Amino acid sequence: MENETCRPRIRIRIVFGAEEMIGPGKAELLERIDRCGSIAAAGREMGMSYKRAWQLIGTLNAMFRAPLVDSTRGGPGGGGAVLTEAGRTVLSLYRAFEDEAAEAGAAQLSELRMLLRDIPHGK
Amino acid sequence: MENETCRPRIRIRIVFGAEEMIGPGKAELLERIDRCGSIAAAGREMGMSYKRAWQLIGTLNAMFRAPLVDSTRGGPGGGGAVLTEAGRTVLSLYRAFEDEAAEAGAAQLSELRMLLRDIPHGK
DNA sequence: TATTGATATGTTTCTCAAGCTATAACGTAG
DNA sequence: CTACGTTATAGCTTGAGAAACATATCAATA
Repeated sequence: MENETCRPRIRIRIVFGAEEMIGPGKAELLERIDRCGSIAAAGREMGMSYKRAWQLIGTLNAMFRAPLVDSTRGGPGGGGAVLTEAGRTVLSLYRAFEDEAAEAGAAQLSELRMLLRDIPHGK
Repeated sequence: MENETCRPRIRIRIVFGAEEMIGPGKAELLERIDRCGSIAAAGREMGMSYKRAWQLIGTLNAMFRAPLVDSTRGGPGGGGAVLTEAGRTVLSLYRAFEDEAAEAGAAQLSELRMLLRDIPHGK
């Protein structure tokens, strides 16, 4: 029930247009779909309603030239969803962006932490 | 009435704790308070209710060791608010973080834009 | 080929929190 | 001492998201 937002973390959202954007939520969802093989299971893991997960994937698939998630109904196990190559590429690019940004701004982040009233415990 | 979220923009939110965070909204608010000399006027400029602006400033003042905004009521003009030195420092650090991050991730951002269905017009 | 089992897709309803509007308190100037 | 523009607070409303439910889909398999 608790989010793991304890240590200072950077949340980056890339906004392309009015509706087109990608942020931490969609990235994590893609990651979990890749691991679970199912939109429903990935959403459950994140404490997210299935509808919401499904909608997020819908917008992602609509905003990129090629869909990021390929879902199949029926079949062995009743159905499932997998990350396409485009999906893997987008996720990897987003994670790379996050890492580069965090590294580039480490100095400022450190200075900001100094100014906090209660310095986050640990690291 | 329209947001200027047309060209691909990066929105960075730095999360320190459960409630402690700073992002584009609070940064812009601080900036405008510095220019306007009033929480109310700054909020109006952003199309934000006074209560919301006041709450945001309240959380900011509470999360840092020293308040970022100093407000007085009554007085000439009815009152006002100014940015403290700490406020100016925090704002500057946040902006610097933004710039560093955007520069560091320019390559990934460019690749992501290529994959979009309808490439954002301009630039 | 009819059944089954697991999921995807879509709809409706409800709740709760974010945000807006309205009100009080304040203090200087005229 | 009244008026004004602001800070500070209280009450209320709207809307986004969750929960629940209903239906569609399709491979295996018996």
